[in-house]
Amino acid sequence: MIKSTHAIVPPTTDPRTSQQILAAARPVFLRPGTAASRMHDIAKAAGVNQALLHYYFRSKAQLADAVFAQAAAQLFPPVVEALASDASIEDKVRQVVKIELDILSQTPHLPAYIIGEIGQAPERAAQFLDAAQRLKSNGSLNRMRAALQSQIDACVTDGIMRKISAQQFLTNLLALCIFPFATRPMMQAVLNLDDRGFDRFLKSRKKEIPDFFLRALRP
Amino acid sequence: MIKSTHAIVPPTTDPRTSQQILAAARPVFLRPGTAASRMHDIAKAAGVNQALLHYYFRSKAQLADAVFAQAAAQLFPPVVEALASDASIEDKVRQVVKIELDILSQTPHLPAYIIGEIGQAPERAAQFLDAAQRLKSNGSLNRMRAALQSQIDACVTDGIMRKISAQQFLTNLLALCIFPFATRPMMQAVLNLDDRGFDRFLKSRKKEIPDFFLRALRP
DNA sequence: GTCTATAGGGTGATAGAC
DNA sequence: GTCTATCACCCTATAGAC
Repeated sequence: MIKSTHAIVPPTTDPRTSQQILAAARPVFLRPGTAASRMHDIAKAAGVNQALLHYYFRSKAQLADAVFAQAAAQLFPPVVEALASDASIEDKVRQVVKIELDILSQTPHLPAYIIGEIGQAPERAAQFLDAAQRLKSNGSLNRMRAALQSQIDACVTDGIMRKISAQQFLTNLLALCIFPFATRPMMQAVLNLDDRGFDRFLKSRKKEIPDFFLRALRP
Repeated sequence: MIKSTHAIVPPTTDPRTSQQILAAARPVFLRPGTAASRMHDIAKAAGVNQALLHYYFRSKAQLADAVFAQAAAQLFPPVVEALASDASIEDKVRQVVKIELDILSQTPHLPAYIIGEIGQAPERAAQFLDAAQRLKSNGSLNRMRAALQSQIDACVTDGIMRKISAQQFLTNLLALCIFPFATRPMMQAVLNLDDRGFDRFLKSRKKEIPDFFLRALRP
């Protein structure tokens, strides 16, 4: 029996073909979003027939789910892992920024895609949890957050940090990393930067975000 | 001759009907996005016939453009105006946060919609500029940014602020305000908050964001 | 200006040969 | 397992009566 990333449907499947389809579907779905994407284009990109898509993934919706799950799994688990380590707050911040900006540089359309899809179908947010929880078998997201809060509180007691909830901490950190990618065309227009200029701008944030964020944490 | 918010197409039109259609189209387009929305649903919501939609707006694409332009005009111009005033940096930050969070509380789906639409059609980013530029007849976005940079530089010289570019300043400020709304279902899952809990969380950011942001600006 | 009715085109999905 | 051919539906858009 073949175990694959998506729901097991057909009697016999070639896992390589399954991956080939999934890999081809990703960039097609990611640019215009699921609703505006066509099965025809995915089949063409995968170099197979449209009927084969339905043989491996029963419907467009299920194929879209598989793509989304894969995208979601890419964005967060590394961050959760970094935050769950026993490094100092400062090191964690620097690590998360580096990890997130590296991922996003390679797949810049990911945030807009995820936000767009979730906006249409909020149920999908649950898939994020699945992805985040799965990585570290026993390290739940809630436990990570609780540990982070304890670490923050200890720093507050030591007088080296202002009081802040782990929730605000996480939201602010992710916002600073992800927002410019999610809103690139918009911010590029607002800031009046061309493509190269915005690339430089994004690169400069590797230093800017930790500087900014860590300053905000001072007491 | 009747001047309306959208391109003038038909020989004779009733501006009230036009507005009625536009108002009905807004919530329909905003939830599932343009591609997944159906003209049928808009006609039903507007209480008119589907053919009338094409009489007033030639195509679905043009109706979608009108909705998007209206949404874009709502999000940014007030912020630009606040930033272009002669208030202190601190006051500007507090004003922008208040304005933005008030707008977003009333129309929480706006960011995800705009990000999703722009992700599909980056050309639309230009409509943002139109919306932002139009508000203050002669106050261009570039001029506002230049003035803000001067104001920041003066504070740096006075030793009351760290050095930061106006571009990083604007990006960070907007990110902190908009990101939690854009990613609500996702962040709600990550932070393990129910609807009421997340509403409280968002409300708490009215104080949290200025505190956080202004601390980060200290030298 | 607003309606009913329908054309025209495309999309997801299936049947069945190989 | 993978293909070709095709169905059945839905959606946008238009024609034409009133």
